[in-house]
Order: sequence, then structure tokens, then C-alpha cells
Amino acid sequence: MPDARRGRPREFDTDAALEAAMQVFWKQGYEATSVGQLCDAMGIARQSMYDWVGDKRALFIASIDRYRQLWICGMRDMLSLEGSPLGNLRHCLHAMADYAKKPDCDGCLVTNTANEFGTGDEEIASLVGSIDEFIIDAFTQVLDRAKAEGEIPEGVDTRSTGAALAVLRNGMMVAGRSGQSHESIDRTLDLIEALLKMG
Amino acid sequence: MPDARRGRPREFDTDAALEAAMQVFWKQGYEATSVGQLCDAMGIARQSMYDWVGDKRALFIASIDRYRQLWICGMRDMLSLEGSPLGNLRHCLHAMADYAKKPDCDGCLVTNTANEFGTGDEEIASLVGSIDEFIIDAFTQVLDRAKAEGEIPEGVDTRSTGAALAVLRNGMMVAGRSGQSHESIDRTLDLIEALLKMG
DNA sequence: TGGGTACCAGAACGATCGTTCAAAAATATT
DNA sequence: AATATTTTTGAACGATCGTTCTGGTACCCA
Repeated sequence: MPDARRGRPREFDTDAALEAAMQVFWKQGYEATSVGQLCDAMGIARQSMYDWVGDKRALFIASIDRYRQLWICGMRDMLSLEGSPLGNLRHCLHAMADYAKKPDCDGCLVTNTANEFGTGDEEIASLVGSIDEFIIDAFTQVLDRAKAEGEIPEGVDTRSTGAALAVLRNGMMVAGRSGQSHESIDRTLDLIEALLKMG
Repeated sequence: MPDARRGRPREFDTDAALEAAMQVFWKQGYEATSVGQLCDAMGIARQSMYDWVGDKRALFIASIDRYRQLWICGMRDMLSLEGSPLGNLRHCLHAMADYAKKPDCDGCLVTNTANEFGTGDEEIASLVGSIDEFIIDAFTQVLDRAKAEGEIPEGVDTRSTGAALAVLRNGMMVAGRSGQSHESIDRTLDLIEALLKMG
């Protein structure tokens, strides 16, 4: 804990630097990214990074947390907007599909990390797992509200469907990152929409 | 192209060595795996690997091809068995879900590779893309046969549904690799089964 | 203004990376 | 048996990895 009232103040914007690092990790993954690339992207010297966050791994974890704040919470907020819950969900799913179809789509940093690390690294796995639960919760809650407003059948198990939607999201992010056909992504979207109409 | 009729014969089983390398790549990914780990797993010396396949990248590509032969073609064969096509498909999907729920599940090498490399590496991306098309074809064909036998509604677009199943498969493999809850995987399976009953 | 603190830039660290060299060992052909 | 060809082994290569050290500089507070 540095004394904020003594010494030279920081010259770079830590938020901007963290988001620059996040972008590199997002595109390349953890192992394939070097500290030099990260510092170049952030526009700071190596030592500044080490003084600031500690090491490459800490920067990676901080990047995931920033991603969570920006994108995962952003998705949750989109689902929580006023108006039709089912409309929000459909809008969100369409936005996901549109993103997955972009030619420079890099998938989702959380999905990418889940796949790169698997379950071997406990700290990373638990971080990924908690974000995944957050996503399931977000889907479940919007489905609960949709059911309360009669937009989806009463028989829908919202938690189960939310969990399945999270798995589907993983699949769509992989499809986008690996440049799979627009048809695959569109048809997956159709499938989800059909699912939401069922009991 | 070595002259097979002269010199000392190879001592190790190339198929067994390739499958050992495949297992390491499968579990750890490309970047996180060192040549030393590969040679240890294969039980051969470094130079033997370089004389045999060329380099680490060539060994990786050969490992993916071996995986395709063993597991992807294995899945296609399972779908092509005599008897009920829909039964074959359901059995295959259940096997996938069972695998994804195993505690030491490493996902799918093709899905893992798609996610690690993205679209940046053209050779790898096209290899992954061709295998993905193969998977879509396998799903499409079993759905065609199921439709011909009246096991699924006439209105089902088999190609679209096959493409969506491939995306779903990716999602389930990521879920398995990252140790997501059994509930998520089971509910995804339920969702697919419900889908197959629809028009 | 002087002392303390934190930043910046670049060189340098040991470790490990993928790869190659050099020499011994082994087998098929002549 | 002699020779040619290939495998095996283990050391060694240059490059790059993440990290740390070294000086020098800029800033806050007393």
C-alpha cells in the first residue's frame, strides 16, 4: 500500500493501461502473450508494470476482472433494462450473435481463459467459475421476470434454461473466435429463440 | 523420404508416440506444452522427434489429424450405425455429456485448438474449419436419415440443425474442460432433446 | 531547499524455449 | 566382414521468456 501523499505521482492512466493489456490477453491468450507486448500496448516501461501490479499473472487476473466489469456486467445490465424481459434477452442474444459474426471477433476472454487453463490452475478456475455462475444468474433472473410477465410458458425451469444458455454462449463465442460460418451462428440463434417459445 | 531398406530401423511405435503427444497437446494446449514434455510422454529422444516429424508444429498438426481419425470419425461412425438414426444421435449426445461431466475431462482437441489459435494462423484455422465442417456433415446426415424414417418432424432444416448442434458441442466441451456444473451440462442436453422433438 | 519516495528507461539476470550439432550405436546391404 | 545409412543419446546453440537490478529523474512534503 503506497503512501498516496508522498513521492512522484503516476504518469499513466491505470484504467487505460489495464484495458490495453486486457485487449492483448483477449486476442492472444495468456501463454502466447509476452510481457514486452503487454508493455508496448500499455505504453509503459516493464518496471512500471512490475511496480504497479506485481507480475504478468496478476496483470492477467486484473484484466479478467476488468473484462468482467466492462462486458459481463454490461450484459447483465442489458438484461436488466426496463421493458420486456424477453425482449431484452432476445436483444442480448442477437448482439452476441452479431459480435460472433464479426470478422475480427476474439470470442470472450472468460471463455478463452476457461479453455486455456481448464481446471488445473485452481485460482484461475475458481475465478472463471464465479463469473460463469454470474452469467447463469443473469440469464435466470431475466427468465424469471419474463415468466412473471407471462412472456414465456409457466413450465420453463428458469435456472436450467439459464445454465443451458450459458453453455450455448460458450459455444457461440468459440464459433466466433474460430471464424465459423455465419450460418452456424444464425442457426444457433434460431434454435435458442425456438427454445424460448417452448414449455 | 528416407530409404526404408537401408539403415537402422526405428525402435519406437510411431502410432503410440503420436497418440502420447496428442494426449499432452489435448490436456495442455500448444503454447503451454514444451518439446521436452512431448518427448518424455512419447518415450523418445528429442532428435528422434525432429528426424521423424520435423518440428513441434508438425507434431501438433499430426496430433490433430490423429485425433480426427480416432474421435471425430469415431463419432461419425457412431452416428452411422444401423438402427434408429435418432437413437444413434441421442446416444451420441449422451456420450458427449457423460464425457463432459468426467472430472478429468479435457474437452475436445479441435475445440481447444480453435479457441487457442483463432483465425490468426491460416493453416491451423483451415484445418480446424475442415474438421468442423465434417462434424456438421455428420450431424446433418444422421438428421436426414432420421427425417426419412419419420423420427423427427418433416419441417426440420437438417443442415441448420446440424450446424447448431456443432456449436452446442463446442459449448459443452468448453463446459467440460472448465469443470462447469453437471447441471449446466445436463440441462444443455435436455434442451437439445427438446429441440429434436420440435418442427 | 533538502530528504524521501516513486517513477522511468534500459541493461542484465538466470531459466527455459525450440532447435541443431556431434559422436556413438545399431542394422541392412554389398 | 566392410560399408552405408539411420537411430539414439546428450550436450550445446542462440533466442526469448519473466523478472530484477541499476541510475537517473521527477515530484510531494517538511
